[in-house]
Amino acid sequence: MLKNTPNLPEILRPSDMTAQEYIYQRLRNSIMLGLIAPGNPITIRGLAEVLNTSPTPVREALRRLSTEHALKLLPNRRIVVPQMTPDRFKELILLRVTLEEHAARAALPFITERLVDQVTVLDLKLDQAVEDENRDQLIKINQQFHRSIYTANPDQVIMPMIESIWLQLGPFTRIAARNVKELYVVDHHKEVIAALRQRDETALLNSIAADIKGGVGHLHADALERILG
Amino acid sequence: MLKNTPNLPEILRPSDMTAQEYIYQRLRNSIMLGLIAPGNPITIRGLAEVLNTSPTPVREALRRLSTEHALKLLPNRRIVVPQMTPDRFKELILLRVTLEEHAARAALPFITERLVDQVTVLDLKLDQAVEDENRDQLIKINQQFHRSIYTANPDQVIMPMIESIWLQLGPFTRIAARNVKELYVVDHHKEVIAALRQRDETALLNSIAADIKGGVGHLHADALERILG
DNA sequence: TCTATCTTTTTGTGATATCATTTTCAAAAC
DNA sequence: GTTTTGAAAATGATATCACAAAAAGATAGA
Repeated sequence: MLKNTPNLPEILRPSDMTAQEYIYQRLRNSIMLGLIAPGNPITIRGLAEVLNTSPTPVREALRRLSTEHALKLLPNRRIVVPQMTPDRFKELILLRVTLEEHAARAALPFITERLVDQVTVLDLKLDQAVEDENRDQLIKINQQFHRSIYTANPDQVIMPMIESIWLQLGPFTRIAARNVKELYVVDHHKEVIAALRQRDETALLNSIAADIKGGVGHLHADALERILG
Repeated sequence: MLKNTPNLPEILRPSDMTAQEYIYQRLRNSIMLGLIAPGNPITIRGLAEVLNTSPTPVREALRRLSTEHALKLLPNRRIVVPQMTPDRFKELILLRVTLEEHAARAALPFITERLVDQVTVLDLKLDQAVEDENRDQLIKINQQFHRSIYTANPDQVIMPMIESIWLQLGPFTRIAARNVKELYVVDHHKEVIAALRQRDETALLNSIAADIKGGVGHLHADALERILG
């Protein structure tokens, strides 16, 4: 029996997707949803066995995730999901605000009515996920909501960085929110949509910052110490 | 004879550095200095032969660089340094300003007199590099200058992202600046140092933004079209 | 001279083999 | 009962091998 077998939900695999890419996507998805516990080692051979492949593509996928700081290589060459600290958490949230404000500002000129409609539909799905207390779905839809706004800008260099922040926050999100409703005390998405409709930059940036800080971002030092310690 | 053999200056290799890591660092260095021409394909076997290793560690290094968007995997699986476009360039510069302003703001509380002294020394070295018209040295020292400021903040999540931007701008920097002095029309580093000494946040952010925009960042659409087209 | 088709070579991907290091775990020593 | 030690197993790193897809060249036809 394998020890520490991580929880790796299956995902869609297009026929032309390489093994390495598929493994990468699948691991990424698991980390983003906080399904891999920080600290306990991930082994190449263990994953290869679970995924029914050879170690080669697994190694490459792990390296990619390390480069994005979703995984960490310890000095003894062990691979783990990094542990969160209150200071690192604070840095991640502040950087997330900066990056997403920047992305929103750059995307605003490209926002169409059609896009706002799409975003509105996503917000409805999000409400449903909260209603259902479906945390995985909530995380996914919330990311889609943000992503679909920022990618309106066709010249993308920032989105991969935002995704990297999401990845780094992923493992913590699950730990922090004991229930879904705790994650979304206040929903700022309606304000975001309103700002988009009016092409109001200031309101857009404010509501996005509020959304980030109001989600997991609202956790303060004392709460963090409790959760992380 | 190998075609397209890239220019890969040797770098320091600690005895405990893995082959993969060494290859990664060496390629990274070359890309950062603009020594690998955008567009023409890099082959795994070709690099392995030049570096006297097997394809395995080369592949991993290339994957890491792709993840950082320093390299691009084309649909036909060819690997190249991505081509710059005027729009992408503009996005990269704007994002660089945002990220480095953020990093500088976060680092300011940790700035010590000792650090300012170190930065001052780097600035002198930088002047020397301009004097010598040593472009590679200039690029390296300039990065050290910025890096040493931002890493004063011990909780680092932003530095890797800034490095990724530098990497993406690297190939272009070389093409754009036909001579070193063109790269540094105005030197804003003295202003940065003064702002650091006075712990003046506003002045610090302004001088850093000016430094970025005054370097390669000053190139405007028409100049870019000329260079890139 | 140019284009189209077929063959050869090169290339990326993934599996397997090998080696050195690290971890594990049980027996021995305290 | 706790620590030390040492053999066995597991693991990461790299080299090599096998295969299919893509690129490059060569040949034939217009």
